Amino acid sequence: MIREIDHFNVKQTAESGQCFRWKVIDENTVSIPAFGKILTIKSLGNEKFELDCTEEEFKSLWSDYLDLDTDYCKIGELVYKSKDNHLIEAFERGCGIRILRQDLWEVIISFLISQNNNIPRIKGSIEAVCRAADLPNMAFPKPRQIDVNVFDDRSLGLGYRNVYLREMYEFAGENPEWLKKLKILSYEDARAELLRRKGIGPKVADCICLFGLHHIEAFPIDTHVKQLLAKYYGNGFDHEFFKGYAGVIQQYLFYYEIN
DNA sequence: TCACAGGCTAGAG
DNA sequence: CTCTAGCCTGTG
Repeated sequence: MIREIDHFNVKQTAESGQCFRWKVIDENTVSIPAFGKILTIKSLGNEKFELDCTEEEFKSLWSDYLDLDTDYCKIGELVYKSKDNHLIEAFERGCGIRILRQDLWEVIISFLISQNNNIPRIKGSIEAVCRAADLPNMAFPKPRQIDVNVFDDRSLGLGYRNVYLREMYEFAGENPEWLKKLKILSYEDARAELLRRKGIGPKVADCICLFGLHHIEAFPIDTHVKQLLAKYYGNGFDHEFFKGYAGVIQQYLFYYEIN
C-alpha cells in the first residue's frame, strides 16, 4: 500500500539511535521487525511511502508504531519560534526523525545492552539474543521465552551486562504485572521505578521512558548530549520552553551532533 | 599499546 | 552527598 507520511525519513529514523533492529536495505528502504512481523518501507519521495502490509495491519499496528497521531508540524513550529539557530539547523537536518512507539520490553533490554557500548556491538548482541531465542521472524524474546543461561555465552558479546539481562528477565518473568504497571505511571514515577532495577541508571531510564513509554518530556543525557549542551548551551538549556517535547528536541540535537 | 564506546555499581571519602 | 575504579570487548 502507498501512504503519505509527513516528517518521516527512513534513514534518519534508522540512524537516530532509538532502534537497533531496523535493517537499512538502501538509501530509501528499511525493513522493520516488530509485532512478530517484518515490515518493509520504501520511500518514494514527496512524503510518499510504500509499505508491504494490508490496510488493516497498518491501522491496527504500524500507524501507532510510527507515531502518526503525533503532530510533528507543531514541534517544528516550536523549534522556529525558539529562534535558536543551532537547533533550527539541527531540525532541518533531522526533521524526518519520529519517536517510534516500540515494544517496551524490547526497549528495556536493548538499552540495558547499550550502556558503555558501541552501536555495531549493541546490534550484534541484540541479534544474537533473538537468534538464541529462536522465535519465528527473529521476534524479540519476551520474559520466559529464552533460557537466561544463554546470556553467559561469550559469543553474544554482552560482557558484564549479561548479569543485568539475567536479572531483568528473571524479575519480569516472576512479576508479569510489572510491565503493565510501568505503562500507566507518570514519567517521574516510571523513571523512579526503572532506576530500582539493576543495570538501569539515569541515562538508560530516560531512554526507556522516551523510546519505550513515549514520555516525550524525557531528555536522556549521554556523553554526546553532555558535550553538546556544554558546547552550545553553556548558560543552560531551556527545558521550560520545550516543555513536553524535550525528548524530540534532544533527538534533533543528538542526530545533528553525530552526523 | 591503550583509550574509548550512546553507563552503572559499589565502595571510598 | 560526590567521586571514580572497574567492568566485558571490539575498534582505531
